[in-house]
Amino acid sequence: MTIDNPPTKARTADSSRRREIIAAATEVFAQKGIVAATVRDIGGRAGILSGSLYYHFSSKEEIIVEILVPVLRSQVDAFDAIVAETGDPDEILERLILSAVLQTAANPHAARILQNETQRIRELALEDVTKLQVEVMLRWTSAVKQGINTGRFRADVDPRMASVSIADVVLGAYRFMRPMGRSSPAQVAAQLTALILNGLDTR
Amino acid sequence: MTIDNPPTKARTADSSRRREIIAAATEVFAQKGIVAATVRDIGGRAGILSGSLYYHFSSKEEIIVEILVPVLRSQVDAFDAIVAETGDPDEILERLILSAVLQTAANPHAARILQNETQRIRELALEDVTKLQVEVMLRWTSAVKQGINTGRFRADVDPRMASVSIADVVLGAYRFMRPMGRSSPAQVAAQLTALILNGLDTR
Amino acid sequence: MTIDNPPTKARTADSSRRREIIAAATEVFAQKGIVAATVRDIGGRAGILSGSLYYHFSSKEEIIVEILVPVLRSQVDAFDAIVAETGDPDEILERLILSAVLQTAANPHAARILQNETQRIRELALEDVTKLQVEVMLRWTSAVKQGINTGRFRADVDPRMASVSIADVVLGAYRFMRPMGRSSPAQVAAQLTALILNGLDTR
Amino acid sequence: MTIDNPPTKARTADSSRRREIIAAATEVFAQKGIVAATVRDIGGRAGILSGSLYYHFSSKEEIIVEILVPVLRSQVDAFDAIVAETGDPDEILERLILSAVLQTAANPHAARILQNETQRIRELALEDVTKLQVEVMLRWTSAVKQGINTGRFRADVDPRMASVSIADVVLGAYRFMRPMGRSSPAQVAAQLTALILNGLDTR
DNA sequence: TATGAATGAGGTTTCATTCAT
DNA sequence: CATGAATGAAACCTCATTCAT
Repeated sequence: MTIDNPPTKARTADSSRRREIIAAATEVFAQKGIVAATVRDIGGRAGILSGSLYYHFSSKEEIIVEILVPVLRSQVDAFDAIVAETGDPDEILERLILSAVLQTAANPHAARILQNETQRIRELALEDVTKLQVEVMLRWTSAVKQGINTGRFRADVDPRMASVSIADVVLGAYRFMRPMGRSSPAQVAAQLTALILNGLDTR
Repeated sequence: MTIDNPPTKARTADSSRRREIIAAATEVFAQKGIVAATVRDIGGRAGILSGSLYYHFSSKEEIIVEILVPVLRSQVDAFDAIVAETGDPDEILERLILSAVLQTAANPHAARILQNETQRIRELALEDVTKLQVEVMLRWTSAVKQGINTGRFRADVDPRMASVSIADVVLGAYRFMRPMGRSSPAQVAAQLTALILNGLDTR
Repeated sequence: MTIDNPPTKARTADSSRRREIIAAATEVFAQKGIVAATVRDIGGRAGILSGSLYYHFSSKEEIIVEILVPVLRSQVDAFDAIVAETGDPDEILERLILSAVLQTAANPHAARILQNETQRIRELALEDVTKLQVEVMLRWTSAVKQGINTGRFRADVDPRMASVSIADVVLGAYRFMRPMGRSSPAQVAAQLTALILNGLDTR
Repeated sequence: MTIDNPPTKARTADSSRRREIIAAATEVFAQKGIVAATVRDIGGRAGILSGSLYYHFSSKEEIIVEILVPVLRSQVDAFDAIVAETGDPDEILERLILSAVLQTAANPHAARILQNETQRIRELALEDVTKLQVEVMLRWTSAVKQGINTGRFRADVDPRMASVSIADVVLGAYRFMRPMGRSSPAQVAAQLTALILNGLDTR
């Protein structure tokens, strides 16, 4: 039961402390999941008491949104740029995959959150995030459909199934890269591309 | 107040009430995630008060284990049977995929739990479950490796990456089947198999 | 951040435990005010841990509403009955005052809450309560206006001012009755009535 | 980092900044109540950050005291002056009421605080304030008693009840004056006086 | 003088679990 | 077997207060 005060002043939306906290929270959410991760955990990793987080953010949810929205937004932008300047469906898909894998490499914790917490994100009604996830998915689907339409991709596969599967696999790529895995992002992207375009079988 | 109490918790390991609760809990865990799902939610869906669950189970964790272990165990068994009676790597993979998809179809909620909650399962140290997940993974990996060794699958892909990706994609298949999706399990399995073995490109 | 569960089951809206808690909370709210009174205070007085309150009520607010609504509702009903069966304005006012004072005597803590916490009630947007407070006030006002219209009450006083003042004074009557004060409810009511109708001056 | 710091808190007891803060706090306390009003609210209204308040005041309580003590002190003084120079009980009461109403008009927010927060003031053990409230009450009571003793006021009314009721009604007068209400302070005072001395009934 | 950041205590609420009936 | 009630730990969040700059 609270008497409504004006929302915690939205601090200079981008102070360095804010960024440090975001970084700490990203790790914690990736490791524990966004439900199980507590604000104490986050504070602990950020070297701050949990209550102090609320000087910088107005809620745990806001932290989550702040983590995921930029990642997704930049992915959408990168995808759009690629599609705009590329013609060949194979090449588009190859470049989308590379772009996504590079982002995953740049922020593996965020990738892990996105892979594991989609359900919770929907439940929590983090609409900004959900909307951007849809945008990303739309771009995968449209790339697949374009390939099918031009005859470059097989017509006998459900485009939704193909694109969802591709998105899944790419989002899980963080598991194969250094330091956790053994390959560089470019190598991982190349392998995934080969797998997706050509399959496991030798010709 | 009698002196001679019958031994408490005479619950047979497999009463029908127990099975009803398992079924209810499976749905709830799939929808809310195992952290966010409360024992009240489970009791509610099972038509029982939450406290009464503890007559049948000793903890929320036990319910989770009881849901997942049989599913994973039967998958391992099915995989082993397939590998034992099949020679050709393509055929092995095809049959593994079909088997997994059929199980997913039989218990889509469990599939959803396995897809979304792996992280939590590890945190909760549900070792029986984790061990079986590893067993499943081992079988995917060994199928892939065998294909590579026999020259049937491409040697230039990291077997771990390929098998993890395959497992991911197959586990997500519940999303494409009726009632949520449009295809039958066999159709979904066929499509996934084609995708995995031959890729998106037309030849 | 909470994932939405169905609201705490509205327990048998009137269990005896519920009534005990209501009684405890009424005292606590009266003594400390509804903001300063904590659910721990309430639990303490009810001989229960604060968390256990939430088995019976879904929030602190619900407790407040449950305390005040019946009191106000019964006052409104009593007022309506009096107005329905009485003609003379003096007698109406006399009987309204008596009725209100008797209720105040029956539940002095609730009266104290109503006297001191009107502001908070409005802030907390306890609309059921606010609405009933308005209803009560309307009845005081209409009694005063009726007296003025019939020429029995002085026409030179602002009816709003008069009725608000009367309501204030009557609501504060709990302070003059036993055990805190020295008089019986009927005596207090009689004195207040005399004061209100005839004033302090001797004739 | 100099060695010779000037003595901390050189704040003059009555800087203009201090007065501005007092004014802001008065409004906030009146609107939200002294428990629900936060130092952030006060800082916000004063155009300052909450932490900065502590340069001017040592605590939230000190602000409250600073608001109420002058108001009460000046009321006591005004009452004493009136009593000293007036003989007739009717006239004394009339002038006390007028004086109180004028003060209420001059600082309606403070009046509102005094009306609504007496309880909290007692809990917070703001003794300076409580003591002055008693002083004010004593003067109402003594005026009433004097009227009774001289036969000017009715002997059949409990003087405590009468004086408490009068004080209540007068303290609530801020609600009837402009801008919230429609009348001037003098008009309100006259009406209240008439009501208190002569009652509602026509003669 | 004021700011920005932090503290730490304490508030409401949730929830797995227990247990007498 | 099930209920109803309670426990107690822990969750998110608020806020008066402090203090280096």
